[in-house]
Amino acid sequence: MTTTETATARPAGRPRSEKAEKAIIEATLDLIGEGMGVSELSIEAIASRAGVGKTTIYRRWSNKEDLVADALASLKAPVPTLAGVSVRDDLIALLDTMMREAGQDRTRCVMNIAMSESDRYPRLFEKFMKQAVEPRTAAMVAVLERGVETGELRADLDVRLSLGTLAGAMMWHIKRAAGEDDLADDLPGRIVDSVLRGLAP
Amino acid sequence: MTTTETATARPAGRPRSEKAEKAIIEATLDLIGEGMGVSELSIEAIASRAGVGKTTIYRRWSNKEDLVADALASLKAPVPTLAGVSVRDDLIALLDTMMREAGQDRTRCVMNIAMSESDRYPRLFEKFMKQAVEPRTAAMVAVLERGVETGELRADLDVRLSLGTLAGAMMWHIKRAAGEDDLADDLPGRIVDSVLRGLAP
DNA sequence: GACTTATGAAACGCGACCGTTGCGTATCGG
DNA sequence: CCGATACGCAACGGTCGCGTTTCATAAGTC
Repeated sequence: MTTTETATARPAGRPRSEKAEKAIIEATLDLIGEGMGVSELSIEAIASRAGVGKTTIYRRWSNKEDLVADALASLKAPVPTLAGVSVRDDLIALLDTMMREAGQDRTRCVMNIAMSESDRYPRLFEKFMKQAVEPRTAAMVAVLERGVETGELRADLDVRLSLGTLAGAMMWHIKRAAGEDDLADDLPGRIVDSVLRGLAP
Repeated sequence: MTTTETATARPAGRPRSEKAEKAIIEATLDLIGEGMGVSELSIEAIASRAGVGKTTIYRRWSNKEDLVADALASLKAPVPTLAGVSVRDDLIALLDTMMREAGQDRTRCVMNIAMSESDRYPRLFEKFMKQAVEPRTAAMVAVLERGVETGELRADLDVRLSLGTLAGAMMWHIKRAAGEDDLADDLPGRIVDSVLRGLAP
């Protein structure tokens, strides 16, 4: 009330540096991308990497989990893909995206963290699922359901089960090839064709 | 040469306690089973949990990775299963074993570690693969190959690909259900049937 | 300019583990 | 019994990161 208020009631004094904030989150993702687990991430390392004082970090996040959660949230989910005509092609495109994203250090390490530290940091897991997994599964579910309608897939299809089969198969091969990058470009296509046709007759 | 030598040349002095060794490894697996990552495992915690002096640990293992590697190796791979008559039933049995083992804290946490820290501790990853994964994949490969021979599976089957599909699908659902134990008993059967028949026609 | 808040840097005391050492005791062979 | 080795325990100095504080300075409002 003391002064002219803007719509958002500027709190007076020097405003927080947006640049520092970006640098902090960037540094966090950087370190994660180098293979650090959450427990090995130190605020001091992040501050040093970001060229920032620890004060600046503590002023914004009261604990490490909050910071990492925000860092994960800042990972833009680059929209899975735009779907096309055939169910087969769409599925291949989705798996192909998974494969290429798993090739990036940051994404891969974040996946590792989310997968293996879900017990200790449930909020991170939750955020990761909402942020990264759900959009993609939703896209795949949509493709599968459309396939059922158009008759490209069997009418009695169990969508959740099929989704797990496709995504799980892709993930398995990604994990198997860990380190070596011997993931063939045509792997998504082979997976989709194999799953669509089935192993029998 | 100075004394009567047994076949293994006993080194004289008090022999190392086999019991302490077991206790140390057991404590290590215990802590891992509680969700500790490798980097969070402290020798002091292990010693304390095992009721053992740090000296006793350092006398046997020069670093943490060696200890954990030995601990992993001590996880008995309880022989996947004895196979039966039909390919379908054998596959279900294998997936069912995966599912039930994933329900155990120790196994699950060890899996997490092996999966996510494969970069930082390649020797652990290697040991885990040799110890736990390969026997099971070998069993599944055998089943699949037999199915090709008997005609229960298509002649042009890509065995590695199919294995990844089955195992990956199971793993996916195990991961999805993390925390909640809503894994239906009939899930392995539904996965196998779905994969065998395929999603089409 | 006066006031307020943020910033980077440095230092604080604190606790957790590190890997090592010394101690008194226990357990083996000879 | 003796010498040798292992044992559990406690303590060592050292490092790392914690979360906080102090400081001089920068960047905004009035």
